[in-house]
Amino acid sequence: MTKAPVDLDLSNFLCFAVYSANSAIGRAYKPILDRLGLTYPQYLAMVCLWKKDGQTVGEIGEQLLLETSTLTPLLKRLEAAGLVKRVRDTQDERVVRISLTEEGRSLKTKAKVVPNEIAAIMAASNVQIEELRDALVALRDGIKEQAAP
Amino acid sequence: MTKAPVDLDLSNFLCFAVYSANSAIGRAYKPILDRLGLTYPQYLAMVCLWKKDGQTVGEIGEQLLLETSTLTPLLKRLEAAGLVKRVRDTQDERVVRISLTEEGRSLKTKAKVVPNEIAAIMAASNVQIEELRDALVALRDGIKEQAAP
DNA sequence: TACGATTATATCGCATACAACATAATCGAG
DNA sequence: CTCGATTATGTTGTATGCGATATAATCGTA
Repeated sequence: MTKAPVDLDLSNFLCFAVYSANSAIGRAYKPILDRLGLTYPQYLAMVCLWKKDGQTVGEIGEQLLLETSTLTPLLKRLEAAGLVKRVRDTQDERVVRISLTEEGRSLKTKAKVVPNEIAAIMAASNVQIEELRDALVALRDGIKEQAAP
Repeated sequence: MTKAPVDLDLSNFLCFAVYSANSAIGRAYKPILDRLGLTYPQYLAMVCLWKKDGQTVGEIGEQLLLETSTLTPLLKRLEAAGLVKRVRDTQDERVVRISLTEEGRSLKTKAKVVPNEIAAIMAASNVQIEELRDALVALRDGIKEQAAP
């Protein structure tokens, strides 16, 4: 009953559309984030921390949907760059809390322009951004639900 | 005139929606592609070759939007797995042509079910797949155009 | 035809990403 | 209170991804 795809062709694949759009976005961010000395995932982590300082590794991972095996090295690089501090929680020694340094906090000011610059690049495509975003989130969460059980 | 975002919040970011949807799709593909012994980018490369055998490294990279620095090691791993052969073109020694082995060709049969399995997972999200795909392609190509000049 | 420019691929270094495993701290049932 | 289970983070190995650079082959022009 379900119509099988006529052919194995990349241009028909939603997955490839997402994959390649993600790459394109990453490339668009690069020159902008280079000025902040951040990679794209590092920027996402900083956005988390600017929103709420002192979060645990696990809390950040939950929001970014990243494993600790990805996050720990990333956060260590942010620490090496002097933007954050990683401190064991005194109440629960298993937990590591990430707090912004003065330099990390002040970077927020410089980063304020980033969304506007990106928005300008996106705008050129004449795509309804909010609609697209909501569809992607629905897709993502729909997939995640299947993986959960 | 342009409305600045009220707040730096990941849930407002189209980029994060694309980024996380891509991750979710990758995770959905994993158990399916594991049965073929392929990673997701390797699968994309094989799709290219099933479509048209004997393509050059550059041609494959153009379709997948990947640099040779990514593709060469990937193709070497496919060769190590016995799925493809990498042969210098005799006409132009700079060019390397990728041709399917018998094993690589026969894998196409097993791979035929992959799009249907993925489609079933996607379908649960109630998202209009074609619409979403076209919007993403428009976004991607809109971004790429800016980077070109 | 000689030789600088271009082209196609490869290599290296760095930064994700994740699965599998390791470790240390905390929790909880008896 | 004790010890197995759980939790939070870290480590290791493998596979992308890309920029910068290298190398070899081909092209183009004087």
